[in-house]
Amino acid sequence: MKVRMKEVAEIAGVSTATVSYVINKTRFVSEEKKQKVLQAMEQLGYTPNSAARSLRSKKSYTIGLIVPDINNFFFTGIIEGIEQVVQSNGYQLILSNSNENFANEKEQINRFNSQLIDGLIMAPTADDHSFLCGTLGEYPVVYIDRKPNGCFGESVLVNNSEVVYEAITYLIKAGHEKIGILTGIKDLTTTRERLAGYQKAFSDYGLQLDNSLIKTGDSRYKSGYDLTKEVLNNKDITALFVANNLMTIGSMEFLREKKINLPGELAFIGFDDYKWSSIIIPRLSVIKQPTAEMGRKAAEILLKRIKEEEQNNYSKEYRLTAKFCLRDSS
Amino acid sequence: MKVRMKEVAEIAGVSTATVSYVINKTRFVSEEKKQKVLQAMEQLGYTPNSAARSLRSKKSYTIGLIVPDINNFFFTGIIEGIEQVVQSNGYQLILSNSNENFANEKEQINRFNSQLIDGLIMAPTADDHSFLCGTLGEYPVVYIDRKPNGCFGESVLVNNSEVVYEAITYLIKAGHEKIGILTGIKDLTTTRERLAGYQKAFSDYGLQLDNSLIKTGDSRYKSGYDLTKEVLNNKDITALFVANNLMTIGSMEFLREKKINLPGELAFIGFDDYKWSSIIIPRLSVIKQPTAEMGRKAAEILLKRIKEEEQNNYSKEYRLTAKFCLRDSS
DNA sequence: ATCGATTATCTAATCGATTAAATTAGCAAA
DNA sequence: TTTGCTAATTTAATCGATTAGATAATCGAT
Repeated sequence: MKVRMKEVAEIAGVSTATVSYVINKTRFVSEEKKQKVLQAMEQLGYTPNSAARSLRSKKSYTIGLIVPDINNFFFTGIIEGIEQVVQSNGYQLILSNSNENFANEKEQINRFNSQLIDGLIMAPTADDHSFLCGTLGEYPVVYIDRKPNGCFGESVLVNNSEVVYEAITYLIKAGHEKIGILTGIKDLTTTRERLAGYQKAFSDYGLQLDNSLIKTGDSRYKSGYDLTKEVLNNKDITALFVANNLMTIGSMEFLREKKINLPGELAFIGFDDYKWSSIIIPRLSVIKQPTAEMGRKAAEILLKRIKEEEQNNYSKEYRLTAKFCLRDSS
Repeated sequence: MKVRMKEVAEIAGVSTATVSYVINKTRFVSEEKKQKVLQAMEQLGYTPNSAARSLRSKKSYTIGLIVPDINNFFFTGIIEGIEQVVQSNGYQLILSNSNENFANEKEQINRFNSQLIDGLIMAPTADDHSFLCGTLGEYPVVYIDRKPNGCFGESVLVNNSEVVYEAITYLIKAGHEKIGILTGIKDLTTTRERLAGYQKAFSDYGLQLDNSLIKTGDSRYKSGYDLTKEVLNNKDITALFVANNLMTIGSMEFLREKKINLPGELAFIGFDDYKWSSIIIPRLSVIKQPTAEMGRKAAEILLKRIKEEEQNNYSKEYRLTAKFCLRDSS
């Protein structure tokens, strides 16, 4: 790539400034010269050097994204939504996987701090993020799925406690009193909110909470399997709610192994939907989050803040609605 | 971010050149000055401006990735592998979704051509890619999953025809003669190779090919559903092989709806594995591709070429081995 | 003491765009 | 014709790093 703006300018018989104005539409250029410039660009196959451009203009037209698990269909749904919006606005997306690991996440943020991105979307890990409040004045940040602990900021979330309340209420009304719940990582806001929905349902319907029916996992497949075994071995529960997607699969694996009949022996509700959930027998009742929409929303908010340089919408929350999909397992 | 190398140099009492040498380890610097520089960087919280850096050095430490479907677990497995390698080598990953659409793909490549990336990994769409041969001298490219039509290049693939041959052979040996096959998008190399494996098995075992048992789809859920209906309605097949992952799910949906008993009424083998496949009843037999490994391999090859500026390994193919996982549906 | 070779550090040009400020051109009014 | 204004275009400084080549420092050999 050796064709620079200078060459284009020479061919078109104008200065580089004029070329720049044509490309960026930043000043009026006479139709005549504009055409010459466009033609010269075409002829030379010119594409602007983005490093030079962003060095000078302080804009990279790139946004960063940090998710805790690139291979989890909940997050890939979000990524898809983000990508749509980012793409169609002429921005690029830099993707990074924190693996739910705080150190990885911090390292990636440090990389981003080299004025590489114009904005950041992240689903923060469970750790304390108070360090962020100070550090990040450089670019706008939008949190997705979870709020960061110890730090303000705009976030795109779902109505976790309400939708879980609805699902648990359904179970209670169906006559269940001993309802187990398996949650994801302890200190995530999603976990707290979902648990709160569960607890509120119990309290609203005058049922006694039994803490031994509440099991905290680590958002991985295996802990879904293990905790299901644990909660079933020790307790005679009649319903089980799993508040995390991979754990839902792990849990199902155990139930399948033990040939436990759903919903006959156990009413089951899982978290997050995928085409698979409805080809399983019985079709799984789940809570379905609007993943692509979440991604789009987050990207739109971020781009708006980038463009308008609108600052300090501290702690504004956008709550999209997740839905309880009643199928055959409960 | 207003702290530049100049400030660091001043505080450390050296020139910017020395700071640069310390950061990049490009020349020997005395231990004494090196410490002063490191300390000054620490003190000021300096992070280098990557735009300036890549403008001057012509390296962005960024690689591009274009996949046809960001939300497909086969590709997210690949992405995960790529991300691991890229991350641990200090590179960034720019992600883009072509949606199996040639125009999108080209547009993204054009963006990349602004000397933004040091290399590219892509799973090309089915269209003719001969335009690439000329255009891309700028940065190395590695193809993944599929080879581009009409263009040379290094690629990381799996042993498609062999593994399909193995699966079909299994069915034949189990006594099946009327075996349906649903494939993904017609002109993909994966589709061609998988179909070739199917055909070779038929020919090796002296069976007559019946072209009406071969249905070509579009790699989407719905075409799996529709084609399954089609092939079952018109033909009395005893076994079905689906050569694409989303189509596998769609196909299963139809079979489930019609309450077709697997493997009793129909022996079934699908493509690509996910935790779900083994909690379905019956557990699904599938062909499992080493997705993360494919991603890692592609990234390693690409980084090697970037670093060594090793050119022109035209058309080298790396074939990783996919495995036929025999479970209960066949 | 002088010279030459080697090593450590610095000076300043450079990468390719953007953009403030200067300049030129064009036109209307006096 | 001259003057004043506006609109179109150009000149040249600038963004923040890298790096070739210049310079200074050190040391051993003669």
